[in-house]
Amino acid sequence: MKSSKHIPQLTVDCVIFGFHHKKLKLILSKLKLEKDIYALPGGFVLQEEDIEDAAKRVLFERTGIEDVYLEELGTFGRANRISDEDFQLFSHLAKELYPDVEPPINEKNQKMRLVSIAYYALVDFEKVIPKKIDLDESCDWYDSQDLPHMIFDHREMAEKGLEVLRDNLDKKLLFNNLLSETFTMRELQELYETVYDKPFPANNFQKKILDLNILERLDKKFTGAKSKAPYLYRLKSNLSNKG
Amino acid sequence: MKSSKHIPQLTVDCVIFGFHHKKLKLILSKLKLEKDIYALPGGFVLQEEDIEDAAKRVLFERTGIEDVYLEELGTFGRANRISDEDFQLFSHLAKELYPDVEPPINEKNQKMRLVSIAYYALVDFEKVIPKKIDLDESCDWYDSQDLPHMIFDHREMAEKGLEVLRDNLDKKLLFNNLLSETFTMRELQELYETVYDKPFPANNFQKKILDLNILERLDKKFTGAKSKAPYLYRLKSNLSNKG
DNA sequence: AAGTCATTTTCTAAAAAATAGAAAATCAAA
DNA sequence: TTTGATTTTCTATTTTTTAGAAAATGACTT
Repeated sequence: MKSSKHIPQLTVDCVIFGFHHKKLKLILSKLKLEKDIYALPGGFVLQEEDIEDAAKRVLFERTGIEDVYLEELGTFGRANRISDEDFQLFSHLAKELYPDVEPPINEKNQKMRLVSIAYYALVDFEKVIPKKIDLDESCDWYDSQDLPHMIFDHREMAEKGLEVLRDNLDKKLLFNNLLSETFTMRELQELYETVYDKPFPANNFQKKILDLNILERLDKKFTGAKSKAPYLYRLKSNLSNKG
Repeated sequence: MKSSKHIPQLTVDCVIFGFHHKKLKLILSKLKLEKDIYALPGGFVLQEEDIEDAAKRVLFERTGIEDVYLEELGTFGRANRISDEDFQLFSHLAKELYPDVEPPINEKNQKMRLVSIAYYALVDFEKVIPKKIDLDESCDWYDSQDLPHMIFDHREMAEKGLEVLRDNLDKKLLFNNLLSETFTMRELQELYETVYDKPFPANNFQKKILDLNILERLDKKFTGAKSKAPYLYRLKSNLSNKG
């Protein structure tokens, strides 16, 4: 008998953002299929598990880290969000690899509707090496501005993630989640320039951030560059803002 | 055999806002129970129905109007969001009134987990007379600042609705959805003062709104008051912003 | 050891936006 | 015509944002 410990028609998917080399990246799996098709990390929600905990579980499986900034993006549940073609490809793969998991098929052997709750997560790129699972040929970081062909409505989710990140990065002061523990003003400025896709003049950007009074200034960072060494900063310890 | 045309563990609930007498109100049903317990309008999602369409269906059943501003609030799916007590009360009522609908009970006759997608809607108070359904003893408008005891996590939904409305009313310019077709500057100002719970000086408020250039000025509204009659305004016709 | 150069950081000036204050306009009743 | 409450416009002030200028600095060159 097949196990049915998960909610049959409900899944979670995660848009996991990292910042590296002035690019906003997100984690995608390349699926074990003939065609090149990519997917966001996701999975079913267990019957006794909070939905956010399901997202945290997926996040931990794929990144190895916990205590991550995580926020819901919304529901992706269009009745026809899964095309017949995508369904065939994916369910074939799933049946092979997870014969014990209840497949999303109804009594008449038709494809069953799936509703997915999408989340976005912000992680320190340096701390994460994406891990593949059985379904994946590979799992890696991809430039959010140059996404490959994605299964189901995963591209819409990624775009919604970008939209919400732009809404919240400054308003909710989330930048520390995308940077390493300590960072220079320039690194922070480059994160803003990437997310908002516009230049921020260094003098006024610095003033704006310092006036917030949420950073502590640490030692200088000497790199050997023949120019003035910048200070390192860290978010004041009482202000961390995990999901 | 019981019908199972809906997704077994998925529902929608609607926070329907209206503005009347300087109060922000929302529609609640008083359930046919011994105790006074109230609920947001909601229902199951049909298997072939988009989730937002399910919310629109509920909205139409309860208000008789269509083409309403509607936006998702988020998922309410905590594993224990439905207390045993609330479940007993509600399922007893549902079984009596809807014997043909598949109840949220699993093979072992235990309560089944339900995940609800919450929406908020903005309607013209004057156009809506809340309609009760079989489960309801009554259905009416209630002051959002003075809510009665609500079932499940419906109070959290209502509060989330208020929070998101405050985020969006000005940013997305949603006010026309809560006012009648034409309105005075004072009425608009009072809506803002209610939602943001602070005074807006009339001179600067008027300037701010008129500078947006989204209203057309109509005739004056003569009420018989012995003071200067205010102009009526209407959102420019190309700018309506339903759902 | 002084000069150079790129960059960081601070300081000052200008422009724009938000807020406050004052006055004019107006409607119906006295 | 006057009065009083309210609406509407106009002007002044304050605050915030943006732009410009200059000072500080670290490694290298001369």
